[in-house]
Amino acid sequence: MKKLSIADIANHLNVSKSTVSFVLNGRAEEKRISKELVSRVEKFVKEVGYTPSPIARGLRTGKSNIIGLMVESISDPFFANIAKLIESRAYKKGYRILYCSTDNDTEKTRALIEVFRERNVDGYIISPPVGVEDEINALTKAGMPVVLFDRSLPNAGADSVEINNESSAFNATRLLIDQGFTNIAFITFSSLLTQMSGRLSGYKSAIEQEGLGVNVLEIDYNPDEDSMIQTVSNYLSENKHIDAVLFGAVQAGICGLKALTELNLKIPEDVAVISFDDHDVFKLFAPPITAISQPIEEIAGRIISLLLERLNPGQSHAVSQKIILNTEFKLRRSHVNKRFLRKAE
Amino acid sequence: MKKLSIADIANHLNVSKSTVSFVLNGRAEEKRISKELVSRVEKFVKEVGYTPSPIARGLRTGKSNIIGLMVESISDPFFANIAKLIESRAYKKGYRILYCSTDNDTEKTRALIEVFRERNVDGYIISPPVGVEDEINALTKAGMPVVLFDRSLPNAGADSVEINNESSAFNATRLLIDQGFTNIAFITFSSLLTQMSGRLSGYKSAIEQEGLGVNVLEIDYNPDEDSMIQTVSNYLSENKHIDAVLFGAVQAGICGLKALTELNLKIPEDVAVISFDDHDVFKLFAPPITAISQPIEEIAGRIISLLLERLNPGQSHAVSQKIILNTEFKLRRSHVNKRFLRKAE
DNA sequence: GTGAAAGCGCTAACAT
DNA sequence: ATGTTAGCGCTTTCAC
Repeated sequence: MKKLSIADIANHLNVSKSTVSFVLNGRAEEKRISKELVSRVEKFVKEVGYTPSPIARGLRTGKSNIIGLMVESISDPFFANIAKLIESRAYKKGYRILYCSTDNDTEKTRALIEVFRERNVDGYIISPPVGVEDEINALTKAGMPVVLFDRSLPNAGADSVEINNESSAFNATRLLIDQGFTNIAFITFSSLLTQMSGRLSGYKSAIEQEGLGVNVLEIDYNPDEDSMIQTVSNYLSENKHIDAVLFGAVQAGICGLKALTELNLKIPEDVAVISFDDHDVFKLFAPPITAISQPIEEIAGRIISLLLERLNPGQSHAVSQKIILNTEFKLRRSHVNKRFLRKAE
Repeated sequence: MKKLSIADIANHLNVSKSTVSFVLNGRAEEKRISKELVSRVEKFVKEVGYTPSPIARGLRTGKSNIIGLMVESISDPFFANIAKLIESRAYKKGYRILYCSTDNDTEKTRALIEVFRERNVDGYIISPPVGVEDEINALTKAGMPVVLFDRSLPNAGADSVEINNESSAFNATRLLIDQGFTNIAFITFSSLLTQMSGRLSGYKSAIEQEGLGVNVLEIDYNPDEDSMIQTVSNYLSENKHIDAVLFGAVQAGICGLKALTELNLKIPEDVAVISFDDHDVFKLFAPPITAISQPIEEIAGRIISLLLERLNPGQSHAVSQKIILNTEFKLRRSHVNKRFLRKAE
């Protein structure tokens, strides 16, 4: 059973390919094709279940109905959830997703953008690594819709969706300060990305405003989790004065909890804890961990809205939009000073 | 800066398109094109950074270098991890991933297979919902490489990679029986899929072999997690004789832990727990939860190997291969009977 | 109102 | 050994 082509349809109906094409693309009226012919074509097409080849169409039009989604790592629960939401919204609009993980590797990302470009993807959703602003700018300059998220590239002129990293970290640090902690550490992955530097500087300004000491541990990301746990564990052992920790990312927080468990340190009695991002682990840990929760649904919603806006050549703004969303504290038990513990129950 | 086409290359070099094409496709020798010409072409191609359009090539050859990956839900950590591993292996072989979540929806999956077919994906990796065996068989009959995983379709003639669900559940149940528990429940998502029925029957045979009572709760999957937690919570409240639970899936296990926490039931003193799949939550819970861990890396590795085998038309076996992998117990504290608790420390 | 034909960029059978 | 050419299936300009 060979797949039908538009020529088969045209032959069968004794009309030309172009007529069929016009009908299929909703240009029948514009071309003043008779109602009668239109319905005859539509009926037959439905009857034999013909659908135009997106590949041939893509070759001709340069459009693909595919959106390229590049995340740091699809196995990260944050990105996996975003991906799921984006996919289902995009699917409803007739777009498919071609996706890949960048591993925050600049070269890999460049190659990936090229791959997507060759495939004529219609739009890009990217959580970019550092150093790809030139490629991004080339894309937007060529009129391609691009939405950045989770972090931004200072010199890239693309739409972006981020959270208020700096004030979130500032407020979280304040929360710990207000609980009376004075030796507060910030533990995170080393990274030049804007979301990380924002979190770091939010932490720092809260600390410095209070005249306290800055304690920062930057972990190099390592696929071998045990080695990262060891790093945190060592740091904590060597800095016994630390009485509270703000973790800058969910993976850092999880490593931290594993390190604290290993060291037999009690939360919050020995060390108070707040972590960026929310996760089942934080909800179920004993005690439950106070978290800075990102509005995942809204992030995904904004991303896809921005992209669709650019995809539909209506009133597309030349200027790029930067959207900053607010986080939400999930206040639980892990940040409460033991002096207040009784009261808090 | 217009993108170059093969014609531009040919003109520049004063040769024909086919010559360039042959060189590019490694058929120079076969076509006895002079070494000199070959290197002249290669040099120029590299110089101007020309890469053939995969779309045009796809239209002509019917190949796309794209693998379609359909998982139940990309936001599920199990599938997200598998996806990550598959993607990186596929990427190295020059394949891109087009992916989507089926939500276990039969109709959606059928439509998705059609979408993939239209796009000429070269191979399919699917964790199938029930009821798509006809579509799968049509694919394999047409010579398309298809690898099923996580569950299989009894009447589908495709390669598959699964774990030994039945014996894993059997052994886990035995483990609880050997600890002296006598009212063991099996809590899982309702599903007609083979992996779930396998787990259920493994549980049942262990229970019945011992003459104990069968206690099964099948939760209807619901995106609203709270309602699922409530279901588990109600069940546990109404069946206070239950002293141990085997959870049939990671999400069920997490819901279960939340319900147990809510009910203030101690693990393992009030209720012992074992869950399918491993997860950070299980490692970090107090006490750590005994889990039946799937060999994620090996699963992904086998999937991609099977697919590549079929993709490279070497000695492709007509007969389909069913691979069954073993799980591994992560023995922790949650399944230990309190009578043995002292000893176990 | 409808159709013929060019062409998107590539591959491969067929000539030479 | 290398070139010519006919498509792959579709869209779209232009002619009737």
